[in-house]
Amino acid sequence: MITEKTCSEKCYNHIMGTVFFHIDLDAFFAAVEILDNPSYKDKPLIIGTPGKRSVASTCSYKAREYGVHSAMPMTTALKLCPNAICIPPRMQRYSEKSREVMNIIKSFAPGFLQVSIDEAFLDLTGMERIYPLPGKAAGMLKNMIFEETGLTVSIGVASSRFVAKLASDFKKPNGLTIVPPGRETELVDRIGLRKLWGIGKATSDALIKKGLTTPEIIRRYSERELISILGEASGKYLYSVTRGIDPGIYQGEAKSHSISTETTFYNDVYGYEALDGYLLYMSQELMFKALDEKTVPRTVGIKLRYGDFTTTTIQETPMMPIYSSSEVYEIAKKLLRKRYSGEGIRLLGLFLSQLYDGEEIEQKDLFGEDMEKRRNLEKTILALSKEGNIVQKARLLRTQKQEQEE
DNA sequence: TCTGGGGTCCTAGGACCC
DNA sequence: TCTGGGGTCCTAGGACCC
Repeated sequence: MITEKTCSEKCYNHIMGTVFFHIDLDAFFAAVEILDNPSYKDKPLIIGTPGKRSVASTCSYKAREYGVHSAMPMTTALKLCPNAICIPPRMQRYSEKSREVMNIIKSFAPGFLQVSIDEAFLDLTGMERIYPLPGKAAGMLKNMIFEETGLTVSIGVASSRFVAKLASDFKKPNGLTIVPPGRETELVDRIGLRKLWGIGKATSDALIKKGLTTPEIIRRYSERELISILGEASGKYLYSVTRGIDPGIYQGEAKSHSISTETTFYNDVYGYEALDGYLLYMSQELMFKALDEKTVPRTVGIKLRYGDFTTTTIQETPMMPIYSSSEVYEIAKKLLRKRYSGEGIRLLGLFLSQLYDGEEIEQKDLFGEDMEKRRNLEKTILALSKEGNIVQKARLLRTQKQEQEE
């Protein structure tokens, strides 16, 4: 067994190798809601906007007893658990609380890497002087977080980030799982193929069809054989992962390659005019974000999802980088005309990709004063809107009003 | 059960260049 | 013009994760 109780901390006592923690907040959004409203304690909570096309983003452990889980359609969730309390997400509050927790984790050891709003890694390699027993250190960290924020976390301790992440999920909530070096495959085998990070339903189904049903079976194949069956990337990935070898997915620094926004409409939307209105709004929203991140996009794309859920995307990369929301809007409109079939649209999305560092691209490219001026204007609009001034085009206001009236 | 929103990475084909 | 091989960029779709 791999948990704290059966595997004594002695296992990890005289370790010379690497030591990683993965810290995962338990049912984070729901936990924050319970913290802010103690009467929710032990009640089934679903975090998500109620609506016929919406989906649960998290739920409390009580709700999970009814079979509710994240990404479940709200209508299904409420059928399973009719007396659940639905709470629209309050992302600002969650970010606030997340920051508190992350600061505690950060102060615990230097090798800190946040991977999402509710997860982080800590590298404790070479810290045996300060934390001679990794398991005990993890326990201390759990207590600190609970005492200072009222939130519980589950922690996985292992010799690699990947295995630490698997371990933190092994026992939840409020769990602590230690994987001594050399016993990684034990954990992998207990978790099973489907629940390994990176193996979703499609991959799992495909593997099962080929008779590759368990990590143990996959381990019988050589890397070369797996590559010939599954392709370069998947083959290598599965070869490593089933042996408890970190495939190296958290190595690179998180750099933004794209930004996007999308909306699922309450009812399907028809026609260029209505869709253009949304594209205008989205163009501004995204370009503001890009400028805010001091980044310049080269590619603009749209995503259309029809009433029957068929989805298509179309994108364009002009010769020159894009400096204004009006350019984004013009391209988006053009793409819409190229692709839109005229059927009802369930979801409309806009994305910007090939995001370049603003200064970097300025040196590489010659562009007219015109561009420079427009970009500065956009920046000004962004600055003003941040101060709470509403500087928006008349068209946009009309679209928003229509949306409210729905 | 009728499927959110914001991201990442991979694949496969085509264009283009040397 | 009956045509090789490799590299890079772009596009569209799909899988996956939180």
